[in-house]
Amino acid sequence: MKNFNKIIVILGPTSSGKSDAAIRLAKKFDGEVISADSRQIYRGMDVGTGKVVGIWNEDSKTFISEDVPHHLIDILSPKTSWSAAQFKRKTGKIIKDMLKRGKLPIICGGTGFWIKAVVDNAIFPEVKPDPKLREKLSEKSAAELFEELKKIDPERASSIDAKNKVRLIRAIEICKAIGKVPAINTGNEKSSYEFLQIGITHPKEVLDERIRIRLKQRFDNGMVEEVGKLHLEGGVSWKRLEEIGLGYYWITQYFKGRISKDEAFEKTYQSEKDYAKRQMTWFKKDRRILWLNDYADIEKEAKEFLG
RNA sequence: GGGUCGGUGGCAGAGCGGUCAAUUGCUCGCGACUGUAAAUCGCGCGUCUCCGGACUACGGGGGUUCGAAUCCCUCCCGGCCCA
Repeated sequence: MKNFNKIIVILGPTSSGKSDAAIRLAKKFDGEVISADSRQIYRGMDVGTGKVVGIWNEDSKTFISEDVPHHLIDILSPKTSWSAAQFKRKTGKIIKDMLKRGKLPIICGGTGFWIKAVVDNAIFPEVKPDPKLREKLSEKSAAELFEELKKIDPERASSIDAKNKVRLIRAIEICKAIGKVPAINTGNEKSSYEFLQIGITHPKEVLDERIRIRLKQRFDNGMVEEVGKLHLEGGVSWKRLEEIGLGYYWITQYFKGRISKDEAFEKTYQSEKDYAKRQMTWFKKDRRILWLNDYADIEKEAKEFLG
């Protein structure tokens, strides 16, 4: 129980090798993994998300890979939407429970926004998504939404990206519920945990190659068939699959007959490279992240951190 | 060999006498992000810059013109057609 408040985070762009490192650390330090991946949380999205191989354990209600429990994998139907706020809340509970059981929590994933929400104890406005309102608002143009927001909350309007409908809609949604968008929390409610954030990445050319090789394997392992199955057997709409993004988007285009399978592969490859770039743009801002790509170094740092 | 169409920035592909350093798409580079984040959105992309411009550019060379990526001649290279 000596490490009652320490948490290790393994993050990095897609195909960097996070999962393996997390599992090795978990084995070494008696830990369990908490997945911070916005797509691996869904059941049936396995090959397409590059999920580690494992099985669901009904007793513990967790996904087990190489004997290591992985939380927040396979807990939702792909039809369900989930959010950073829910992730943060749920992760908080899991961490508490894990520490009580004397396990080391290892958060592993590439969804930077979610990780930050936990590490920085982000406080999100208590306003639940309102699908009806969102649908109505999404019919308007970004310019119209911006004008509307400017009227009800000039302060938020001054800092928001005026062309980003997703942001504008959420801002208006919050305003409709509680008047105005609260200022973002500035860290005065620091998390009571101590985090070691380790980032794994590779030079661009190396990472691109890793992405390509891995994607090739995934295509060979039934990635395309998985999407078809999700739609036909799982009843997941094409629209939803497109929203999931990357390969799910492009393979859906293939099923719709708009592109060939080869094109779907190339487009997915390109999208994953772009995605990796976006992830790095996010991670680079956080100077606390310790960038290591050799497992031996990671283990060494972890050991030091845990005392 | 004859005819014909074409050679434009990393690629594709517009432009067809001035307003062209050159539309557009892609690649590439940079970035934003507080309950959709694998989503969503923005900026840049000839060189140099005291940010006003300066310089080099549309296959090579030579012309016409006040002015050419755009017209003419010629050479080189490619596609297609006829031999």
